[in-house]
Amino acid sequence: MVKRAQSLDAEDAKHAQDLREVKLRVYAGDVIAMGPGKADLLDAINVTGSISAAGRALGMSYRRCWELVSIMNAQFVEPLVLSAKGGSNGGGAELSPLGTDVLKRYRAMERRAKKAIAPDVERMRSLLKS
Amino acid sequence: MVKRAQSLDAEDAKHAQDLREVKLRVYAGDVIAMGPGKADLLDAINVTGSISAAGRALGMSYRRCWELVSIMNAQFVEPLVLSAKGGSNGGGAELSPLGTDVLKRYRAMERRAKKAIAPDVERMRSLLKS
DNA sequence: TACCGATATGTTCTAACAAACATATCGACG
DNA sequence: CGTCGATATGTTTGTTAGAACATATCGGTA
Repeated sequence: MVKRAQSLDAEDAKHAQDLREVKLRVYAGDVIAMGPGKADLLDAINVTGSISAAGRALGMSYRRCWELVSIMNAQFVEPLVLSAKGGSNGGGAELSPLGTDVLKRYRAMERRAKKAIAPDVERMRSLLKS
Repeated sequence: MVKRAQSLDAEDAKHAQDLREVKLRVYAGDVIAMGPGKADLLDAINVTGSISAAGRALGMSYRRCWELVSIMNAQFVEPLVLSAKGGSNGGGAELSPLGTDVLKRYRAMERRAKKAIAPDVERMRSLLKS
């Protein structure tokens, strides 16, 4: 395990666990560059210091987590996740500077978008049954 | 066919066909109340005056379109799509007042969200390869 | 009243996706 | 130098979303 980090800030942690009424996906062409799933994974890796532990925390298979990390690392100009194998506790993973930057920026985007359409969301939900 | 309508306004039509770099989904609990797919379907029904014609226009099976319409009509306090079977040309479908309202509101939400995070999107895309 | 085109719905097939299982590999540490 | 825990992949299985096919139904109109 490389390092142990806390969640980026309290608001992010709160945001990640409350039920999202709006989801935002940023596309690069026709593939998702960043979405709620990948952001949560980055968050979990940042907190746990391990891809496999992040997978357990999110109830996602290690395989799936690793694939997502691999995709993200390949998409961006630099890897978002730095991983190490071997060592006293087998290895570990942590966010690169770019990784923390992208995660923080995505969370900020979520907040801004949510804020911008809050009245509309309220109104639309009032038009729904039950 | 009940009625023939133009797209709600020019900006909506333009918006629907350009490649979206951001997608927005509004959730009611854990089901999608409104997202890009349903909005485009409402738009196509509004333009074509028919569920099946909308399906052809979107390259989607009639079955799928009908299911989506059925789900939306059940979710909202009133149906978004009014449909008629039989008649001189077999039937047709059109948006209810609530349907046009929901569609317009969703498009407005898309615009507002997009605007609110435009600088972030720009920045994030600059961090992507190719 | 028979026809036509669209709604309305059931059934079956297929491809995409994720889960599950299985290993090989690595390297600090005891 | 063998053990351990996590990374890194391959393979198989299962689930599910959607396509594809099939039909029944409706009601103006010719």
